[in-house]
Amino acid sequence: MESRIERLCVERGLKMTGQRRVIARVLSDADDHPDVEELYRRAVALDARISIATVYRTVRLLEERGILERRDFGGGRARYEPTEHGHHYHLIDVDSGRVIEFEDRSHEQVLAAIAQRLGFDLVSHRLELFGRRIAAAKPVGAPDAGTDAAPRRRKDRPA
Amino acid sequence: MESRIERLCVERGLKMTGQRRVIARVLSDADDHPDVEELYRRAVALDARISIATVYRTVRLLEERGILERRDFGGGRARYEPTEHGHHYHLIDVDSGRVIEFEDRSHEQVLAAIAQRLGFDLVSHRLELFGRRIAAAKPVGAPDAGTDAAPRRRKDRPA
DNA sequence: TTAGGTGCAAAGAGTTTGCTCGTAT
DNA sequence: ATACGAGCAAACTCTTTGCACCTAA
Repeated sequence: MESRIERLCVERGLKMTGQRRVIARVLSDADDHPDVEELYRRAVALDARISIATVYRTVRLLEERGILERRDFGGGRARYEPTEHGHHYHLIDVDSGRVIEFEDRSHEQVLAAIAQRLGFDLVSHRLELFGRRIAAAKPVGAPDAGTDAAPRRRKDRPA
Repeated sequence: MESRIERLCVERGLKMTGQRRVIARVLSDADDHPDVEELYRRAVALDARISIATVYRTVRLLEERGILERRDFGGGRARYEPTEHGHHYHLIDVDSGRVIEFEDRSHEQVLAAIAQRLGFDLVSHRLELFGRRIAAAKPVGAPDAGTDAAPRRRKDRPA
């Protein structure tokens, strides 16, 4: 059946190849923030006839078409998520790399005001929290959000 | 004369080579957020016997020693600034790459509270504004902050 | 039919590293 | 004297691209 992302692609008149359909499905099913390698791994599991170059080309295309958003949480690899399932921010678990999303409407205006004061129109902004899970307390409203793990490699240094 | 950064190096027992002295001077004199290539360019101008590998090794060392802080403003290149001339945030001019610093004490507690609510202790955070200069108004309190220009290259895409 | 997508391998950009030689302490 | 730093080039990681071939519309 047609995935959500595939539908968006069709709406925007993109040619739907087998590879794109698979990548669209993977993206639609993801509830985390996979990087290209991870997307590639999941896509290949569904259909081996996909190269990583195609994944790179596809995420770039979808980003240009406003279907995907690229994130940079440090560590050198770009990560992707579907556009706009609500404006939200990210809290990155520094121990596991897991990403928790949260909302905070109040920030927007405050930041725009700050920019204004400095003589700028706010075009966009980046707000990320890095935190460590509190041992005792069970988090509320943040059900374990998928397998976002970013297996720290040698080169990795905190952003 | 001994630069501020050099003094910090000596205090921490680092062996002071000619190259390190030059790099320390460049860093002490910088009031912007240079990337490694820019540091290299400035260092070579003072003393040609410096290789870019040494600049990389030195900034990494100084970062580990807490003397420098690495910044990632998107665009793939890490940028550096001396640690703690006060807690501050950055506003990046999307047209020129120029970086304006600003303070905002009020954020800290708000963000810590948000993390707490999600079950996390706030370890660190990242807040960056991307803006476009307002044509009419002259900015207040942000005297043209150095030559921070990041000459956008082909590969660059907004963070 | 044909504009555009794909795979592969090579190229790039930024950064790190092995090795040999040099030097601060 | 010697432990540590420097220069150079090669290696690495992530991402893009040239080219010959393939396929959706």
